[in-house]
Amino acid sequence: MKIDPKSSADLSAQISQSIKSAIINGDLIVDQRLPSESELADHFEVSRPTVREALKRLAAQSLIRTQRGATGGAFVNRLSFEDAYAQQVTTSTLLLSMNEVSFQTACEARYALERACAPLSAQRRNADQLATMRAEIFRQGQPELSDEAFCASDVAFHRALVDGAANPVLSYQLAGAVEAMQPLMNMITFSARDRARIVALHCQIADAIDLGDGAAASDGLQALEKETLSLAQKVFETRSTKSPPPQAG
Amino acid sequence: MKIDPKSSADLSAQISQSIKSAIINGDLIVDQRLPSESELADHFEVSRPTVREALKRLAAQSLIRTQRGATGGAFVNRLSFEDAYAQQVTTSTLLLSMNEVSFQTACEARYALERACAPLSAQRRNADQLATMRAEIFRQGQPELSDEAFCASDVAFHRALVDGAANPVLSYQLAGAVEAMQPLMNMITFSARDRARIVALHCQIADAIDLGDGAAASDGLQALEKETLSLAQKVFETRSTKSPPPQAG
DNA sequence: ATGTTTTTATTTGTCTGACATTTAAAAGTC
DNA sequence: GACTTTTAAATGTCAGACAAATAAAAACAT
Repeated sequence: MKIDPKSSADLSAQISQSIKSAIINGDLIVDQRLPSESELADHFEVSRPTVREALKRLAAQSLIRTQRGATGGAFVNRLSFEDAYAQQVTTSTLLLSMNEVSFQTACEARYALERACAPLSAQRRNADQLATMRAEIFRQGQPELSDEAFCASDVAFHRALVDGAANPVLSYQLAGAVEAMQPLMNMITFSARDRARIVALHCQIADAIDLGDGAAASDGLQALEKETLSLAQKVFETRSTKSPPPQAG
Repeated sequence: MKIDPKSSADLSAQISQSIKSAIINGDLIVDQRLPSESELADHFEVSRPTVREALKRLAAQSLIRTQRGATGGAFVNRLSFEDAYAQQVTTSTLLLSMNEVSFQTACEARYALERACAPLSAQRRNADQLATMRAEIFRQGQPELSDEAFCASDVAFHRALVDGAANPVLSYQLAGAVEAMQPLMNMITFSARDRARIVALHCQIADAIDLGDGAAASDGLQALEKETLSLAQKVFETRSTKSPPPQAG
């Protein structure tokens, strides 16, 4: 584990990269303790604050955890699905909000991926998952529900659909696609009629899952994508002719 | 932007979280300059090193970039697809290597997601994409190719397939699923006959894309998944009866 | 001998103050 | 006006110190 003294990059960046590589290629294994900050400082021939900056970079990526005290130190962290999931949602959300991705592009990606889950989800459906889907559908039928809460329930419904595939890798990969759309959806105003159509499609999908019919669930998702797109188009047309660019909140 | 003095968490973690939230909910916009380190230190009532640790945490997530000099400082960074892509590959790779995910689970997720791209990719196919796919197929036919290079070419082939969907969000979401499998694939030894079967399926898929037949491409992927799984199963059976647990490298 | 308390050593967390380096703008010079 | 020099502001780095947490070791009491 060494750093290049001629490199122009920050020392802390070089050090964190060096340790990161060691973790990735297995030189440092899960729960292994790194040398203390002072030892690292000696090893890399830098000061302790510089080492600390490097370690904080790694901590920000959940690659290490630190513990104070006599037997404390920095330990290689087992990256959990939970941590990765949260990172994925944040990254995807920022990616969409910072890069002028069209609603259509994001929507297409999301539904393409969800349809990929449908057959597995239908095949492995379980009572919990179906109960969640039904509960969210019921919630979505309540007329007093705010648009924002309606969107949140929509996300919960789709998450249940995805998690039903009982494949944690799949759930993780889809986390971003499903949740990052929420801010975009929040820009839409759902009329009672809009909601009714969406709820009907949700029912159709839940029924298909219930019957173990993946193809039918996939068809339902396709219809839902079309519905969502047309709703969004209506909103953006109105916005572009009547008012300044959309502002979230 | 404030922090809780009663919290037990690290000050630098609190500060980075506070700034991160400000970025996510739009209080800080892309390319906006943050206050200088000294000003932030005054604002949060901490020392400059603590502020710096917080900023390094953000830099590690590509949320800010820093610039030295008179008009320098920390700026909110536009998260690029490229950056997000790299993050996604690293995270997915570590997730698989640290969590005893079965080959089958990872494989299932990967091919399910790839099949989701097939129809779009077939519909929007272009000369570049097809040329890449054909070139990788040719490379895979060279007998002197090492197993590792064969796997790398395999990844390149699949990336071309995914990128053919011409949806950057989709490409980003699939980056992890496709590339994180490579270390797992590298544990497999491909006989000449194995390679021939895989190349044949790659041809079948490329032809289907060429013809704009998404369903056929999807079928090809399904066959390839089955082939890959049976290969892997063969390897793991041999390993478990004849030798100690697999060790990469 | 055993259980409890105290001490001690180690490690991370934080602060202060300083200097080096980079960079763009301002001031000076021809 | 064009070029050079100076200056100021910002990040990057360092050194040394103290605070706080924590577990092990030592001391003590029973």
